[in-house]
This record gives sequence, C-alpha cells and structure tokens, in this order.
Amino acid sequence: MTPRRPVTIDDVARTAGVSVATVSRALRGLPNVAPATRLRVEEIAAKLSYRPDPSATRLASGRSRTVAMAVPHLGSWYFSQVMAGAERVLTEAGYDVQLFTTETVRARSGQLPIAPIAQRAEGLILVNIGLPDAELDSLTSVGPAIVGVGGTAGPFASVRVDDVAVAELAVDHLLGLGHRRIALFELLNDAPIHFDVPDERRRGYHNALRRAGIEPETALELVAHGSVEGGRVTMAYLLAQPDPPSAIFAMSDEIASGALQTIRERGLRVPEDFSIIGVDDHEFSAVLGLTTVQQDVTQHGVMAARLLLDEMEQTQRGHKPEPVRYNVPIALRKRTTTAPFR
Amino acid sequence: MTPRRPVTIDDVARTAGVSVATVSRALRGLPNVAPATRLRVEEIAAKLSYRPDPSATRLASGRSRTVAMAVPHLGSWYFSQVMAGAERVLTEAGYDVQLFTTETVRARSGQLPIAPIAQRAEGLILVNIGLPDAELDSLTSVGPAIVGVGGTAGPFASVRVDDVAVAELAVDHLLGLGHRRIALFELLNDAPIHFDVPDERRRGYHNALRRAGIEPETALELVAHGSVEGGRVTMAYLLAQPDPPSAIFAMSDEIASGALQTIRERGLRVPEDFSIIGVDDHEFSAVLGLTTVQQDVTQHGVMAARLLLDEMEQTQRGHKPEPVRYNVPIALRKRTTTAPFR
DNA sequence: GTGAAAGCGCTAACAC
DNA sequence: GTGTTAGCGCTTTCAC
Repeated sequence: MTPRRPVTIDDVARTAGVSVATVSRALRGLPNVAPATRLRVEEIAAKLSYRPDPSATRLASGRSRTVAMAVPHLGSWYFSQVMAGAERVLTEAGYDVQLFTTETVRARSGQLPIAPIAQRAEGLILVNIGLPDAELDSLTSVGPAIVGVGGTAGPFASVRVDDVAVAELAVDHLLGLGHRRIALFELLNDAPIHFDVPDERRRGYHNALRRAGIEPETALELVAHGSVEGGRVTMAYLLAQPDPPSAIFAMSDEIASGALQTIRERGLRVPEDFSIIGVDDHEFSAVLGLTTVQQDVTQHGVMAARLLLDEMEQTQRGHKPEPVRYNVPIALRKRTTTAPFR
Repeated sequence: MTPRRPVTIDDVARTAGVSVATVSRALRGLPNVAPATRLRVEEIAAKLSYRPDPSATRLASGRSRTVAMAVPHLGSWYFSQVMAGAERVLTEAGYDVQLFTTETVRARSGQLPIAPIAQRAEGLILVNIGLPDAELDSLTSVGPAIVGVGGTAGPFASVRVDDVAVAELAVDHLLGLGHRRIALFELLNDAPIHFDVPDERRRGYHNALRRAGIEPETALELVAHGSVEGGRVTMAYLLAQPDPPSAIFAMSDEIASGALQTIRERGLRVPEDFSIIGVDDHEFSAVLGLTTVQQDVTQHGVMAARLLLDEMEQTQRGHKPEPVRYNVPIALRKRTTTAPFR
C-alpha cells in the first residue's frame, strides 16, 4: 500500500486551468479573485481532496501556526486540566498544539532544552516550569511568544494564583479552628528548575503562623511527591515521628488524599484526630469531603491560551507586549476533613 | 525586540568554508565527510547555535517526525494516563507529538476531520475513538501509520483490554457476593462516533447475569457521563426510582465515585446499602476503598507508542504491517465498597 | 570527500 | 483579476 501521491496545489491549478497563485488566493479567501473562479477552484480542490502541505506553507509563509505546551509531566490532575483549557482555545483559533513534558525531555537529553523545541512554535505555554536564565535567554533570542501558568516566572505574561495567599487562606482556616501545630506537606520540586510555587506557599504558611504568634517548627515541614502516593508516604513518615501535629496543610489535594488514606489505614480518624486541608479542589475532593483551597485550573489554561493568542498577534505587528500577570481568584471550600481542635 | 534572524545552514556553510551539502551530511552523521571537516562543522554549528528549520527539513525530506494523538477530551484520568505513557516513548524516539481532542475539533468544524490533521503526521494514535468508515477511508488514503487504544476499532493495530471480560469479572464478583439485582452505569458515548467500549462492557454484564440465570432489567441500565459528576447525577436518578438494586457496576471509577458520594450524601451507606464496583483503578480509588477492575492505563499508552514506532518503520521500508491486537491483562482489586448481599 | 544545482509545495511580490 | 517568478531552508542526486 504505497501512500497515494499527495495532491498538490499544481494539480488543482492545472485541472482548474488557472495559476497556482490564483488557487492559493482563492483557497485562502484573499481578495482579487473573481467569485466564479474562486468557486470553481474550491470545488476542484474539494473533489481532489487537496490539503495544503503544512511544511510547505510554513516554510513559505514563515508562520508555523503551532504552539508548544510544556508541562513537567502528564501524571497529575493539575496539568491535564490546564492543558484541557488551553487546548480548546488554541485549537479553536486554528493552532496546532505540540506537547512536551519536561520530564521526558530531560530524560532524553540530560538537560532541558526548551529552545530548540520552542523554535518550531510561534508560541509557548510553560506550565509550572521555572527556567534557568540561560534557557530563558536562548528562548527569548529564538523569539516565540511565551506565557507562563502557575509557578512559572520570567519576563513574560503569566496566569497564576497568589500562592502566598493560598497558603494563608488554608492555614488561617486551620488556625481559626484552634489548631496551633500545623504540619506542612510541601510539593516536591523534582525538577532541576526554579519553580516557585512551593516557596510561595511555604512563605504564606509561615506568614499565617507568625501572625498568630506561632514560630514555625522545622520538624513539621515535610516534602511530599505531588501525588496520592506521595501523601501516603509522607504521612506515614509523620506518624512515625514523636509528637505529631493536629492539622496538616498539604499543597495539593492529591497529597492531602494520600495523607487521609494513611491516617485511616492506621485506624486514626479525620477530622477527629487530624484536620487536613489541601489545594486545588480536585474532582475527587468533594467525594472525599476534603476541605481545600479551590482554584479553577481549566480556566488557567483558557486564560493562558488567550493571553498567548493576543501576544502572538501583537508580536506579529511588531508590538512588544507588556508582561501582564493575571492573578486568578481562589476560594476556601470547607468540607469535612477540618474541624475544631480537640 | 525583533526576533534575531534565525541562523540557517548557509550561515554555517559559509563560516565553515564548505558547502551546505557538506554541512547537511556532517550534522546528520552521514558518511562521506572527512572527520576533521565534520568536527569543524559541528563546532561552528554549535557556536552559532544553528538549529535546522523543521519545516524546511520536512519539506525537503518528506518526513515530518510528528505523530498525532487524538483523544476525545482531556478531562478524564484515563486519557491523561494513556498520553503520559505514549508521550514518553514518542518523545524519547525523537518524535514530536501533536495533541488533538475530538471534542474541540468537532466543535470547530461540526464534524471530525481527522484526515487533514493526521496528514501532517507520520503516525496517529487514536484513543477511544471510533471513526466512521468514510473518515477511515480518507485516513488510510492519506497513509499515516495508525494504532488504536481502548475502544478504537479499524483495520489497524490496537492495544486494549478485553472489555467483555472486564465487565464479566466485575459482575461475577458482585454475583459471587450474592447480589442479584445489579445496576449498570454505562459510560455515555457523547461523540458521534462508533466507540465500542460501552457496548462490550454491557455485553459482558449481560453475559455474567445470564450465566447466573438472571434476566437483565432494562430499568437497571443507566447511562452516566464519564465523570464524577456523571456518577453523582445518575445515582441520584437511580435513588429516585422505585425498587433500587443492591449493587452497581460502574464503567469507570470516576462514575463509581460520584455514585458513592451521592449515596453517602443521602445518608445511605456503602457497602451496607449498596455494593459498588468500578473500572480503572484510578489513583484515588485506593483512598476511597473502591473495589475495581484494574487496568494499567499508562502501559496502554506505552505499548501503543511502541507499536506505532514499529509500524512507521515498517511502512518506511514499504512493508505492510499486519494489524496486531494486544489484549492487556486486567485484575480484580477487592476493596471495601463491595460486600455480601444483606 | 565535496560541491553545484535541482527540487520539496507553497507564498508573496510584482507585472500585466 | 490573474499569472510569473523568486524565494523559504533544507535534502538529495549527480558530477567531480
């Protein structure tokens, strides 16, 4: 089964009895084509099922109509949701979406060469990826439009929540319930990159504690892999320590859920023995009754994509877009995993 | 900030004092280049940070090094996991992966034109997407290698589980516990496509029931959107009906979890009042204690990608690959949402 | 071992 | 309103 020779613009031109230029114009809806001609060309193109070769189009026009989207990995809910939002907007706008996980890219090359990847794209969405300055430089020299989502910092637009406020909201809630010793389950930053979400949230945790006159205890600040399994393991570790706290602030609902599981497996109870709060409002959080700080993650993706579309248009006309920063609202969602102390 | 003019193969050739042909050979590791020349070219290319323009490369060579991956939508866990597995393999093999959701594509054009999309790719992974024959024809005429995952049928290789067996395993478990009236929460097929997973699982459900001498009751076969919310809604509906069953087989853990939530919100209990079993072994299922039929979804993605890689290589050499079909094993994971009848 | 030159399929001036 | 032509940046014969 040899793939049938693809039909080219020449074929269409020849059978329509016009030049390739006319075909090109007609099919792209450009002016200066007689209505009758346009119609005929369109019909013939359809009959021949002609599809412009994207590589040729790109090469000739200099536009790739592609945006690259880089996420750390595909395992977690957060990334899927962001992608879902962005993909929709981008596809609807006629762009191809190219997917990368930094995990894989790094595994493949030992480093994180975003630039060569992004080069083939007109735009780049970075999700929770902090880039070293060197990368950033080579990226801006390549010149695609960039927007960051979540803990992605750099001289470009970004969509994120105020992560300090997220933590303050969570910890204040716990404090308000009378808890004084509150553990922090910090998101493990497993990438060799500067990703500031954990830092910001830790800062918020400290702020809230200190405002309540409580000095943070290092022994209560634990790092957990950002998954249910991570929460499980870290909780098991915490339970093995002397003098456990009465409440836990986990940086993601996945981590919080894992903690919940371990606690229950040990015959302990939530919220009687431990109050737990997470972040995200994962679709399973309601089922678990998990109290959490809600953020509309899909919306992050949508906004990022729109921002990028704007920016690409600006760049197209030679305007230099200013790096706006959207702070998306958050909200406390009280459920049944938090309760008054004792 | 005008993007600096990209460095081309000409720049490298000129500063190396050789022809572009030599640069091309040297950089791609082709024979017939003097070691010294190759070295010099490589150094200069690096110093200039030259990156071949992918569009030009593709146009000239006729190879796109891209594989397209189509999933119904990005909202559900199943698709993220499959993608995670496939992305890793594909990226490591040096392919770009281009992402599409049929949901979006359809919204954009009113139909599902996979062919124009897939045309730009050398390979296509279809996840849970059944294509109408017309699409299939135009696809095979375009000629990319194709492999299906899950309920994707067609004249190409596929990776899936035996969905009849999945349902039989689940329902037999319930039957073994003494349940006689078992509701089916069937995955809503919201796409105008032929997607056979729900059908197969319904068949398995019927088989198991009939083997136990039970005639299926239409009133117990409900359709649910494939999400936690879907499970919630459908369960609420079921509870509003007279004469509820004692057990539920949900076609996904997300649906099962939603059902669980509704049941508990009504003050009813699992497994005392209802036994529930799902499918997938979602990462939250262990936390919920949800009994389920486990399948290794990431592995599905990995296998599909490997299969595709093989197939592309075969096609490259003009071999016609035979459409193998991998049936991945499944396993019952008993937890705490199922218990003996009464 | 290397270079010249002809495309790959399309777009974009520029003529007419 | 339409056609001609020169590229876009690379690969690939085919000479040398």
